[in-house]
Amino acid sequence: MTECSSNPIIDEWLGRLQAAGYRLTAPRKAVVETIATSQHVLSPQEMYEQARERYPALGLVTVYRTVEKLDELGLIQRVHQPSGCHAYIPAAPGHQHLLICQSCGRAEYFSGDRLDALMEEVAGESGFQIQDHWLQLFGKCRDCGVNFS
Amino acid sequence: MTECSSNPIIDEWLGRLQAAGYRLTAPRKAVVETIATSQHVLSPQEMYEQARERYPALGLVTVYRTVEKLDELGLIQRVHQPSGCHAYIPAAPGHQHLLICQSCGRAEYFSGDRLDALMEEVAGESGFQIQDHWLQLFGKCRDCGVNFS
DNA sequence: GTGATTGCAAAGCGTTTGCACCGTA
DNA sequence: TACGGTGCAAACGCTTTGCAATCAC
Repeated sequence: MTECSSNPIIDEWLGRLQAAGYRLTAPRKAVVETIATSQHVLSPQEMYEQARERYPALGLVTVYRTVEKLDELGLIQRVHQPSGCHAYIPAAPGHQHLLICQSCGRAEYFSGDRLDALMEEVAGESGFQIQDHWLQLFGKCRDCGVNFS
Repeated sequence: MTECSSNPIIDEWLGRLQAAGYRLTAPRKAVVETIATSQHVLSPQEMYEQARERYPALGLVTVYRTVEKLDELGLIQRVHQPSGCHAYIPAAPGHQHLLICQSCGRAEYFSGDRLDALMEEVAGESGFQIQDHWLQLFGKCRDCGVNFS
């Protein structure tokens, strides 16, 4: 954990935490380093296991408390899947939608601006004022989707 | 609870339970009658409170066990919302998408077949094999969305 | 030095399980 | 009558909270 991370995303997140008045501690850095660059959805338990490789004395409670702060700062977002809703990924800039591999948890964003017309149509038909929307696709990624499944 | 329900949806659900080898009991009927015709998402706790008006001796455990069976038979589906994922509604026939009021929990389905082109496009760009998708819109329904909010 | 942060242990909450009694088929 | 279903109480897993010791600033 003394290694110079020199990853711009991690540095950005640490800076955001500091700017919000939070202190930069070794356990907190271990958690941030684990999530900030993850391509896969991570549950608190998974963050805990992975971050402990960087900081073995880490407590699970610290993971929860760090997740809370990162969520509050909009740096991560919870991912809802058929299998459960306990995982997080780095938040997308702007309004994007999710593509998630149900085998390995790989998550990718894609632009969903093609939905505006549909949403207006549904709003008109239903009388709802639409405030938010979720579009998520589930499947198998290139690595998991190959033959003999 | 002795009252003749004579609601075709309720009768259909009770028949499906019976056909699957489950017995029709008064507590189970109270839960089915509560969910089968609900226009609003219901958590197990809410089902419990509402179903107790029909069968006051009902136990919360029976709600969970009935939900499990209805889910297994595809009669209900879990609803995922920003505020949590503990609620259920009657399942949609075919592939439909959801529109949910964040004030009162009213849920409506709409057809999402307009998504096929988008999904193919995203599959091609990402290399994912898409197996399932969720599209959900959140907002305020006609009754909740009115003025002075 | 001071106050935020930590890890532990305990509490909290929604859900599931064990069990003896009950009621459907 | 037989056996699935019931409610209670206890167990469970995940998450949060209370607390004294620690550490960033």
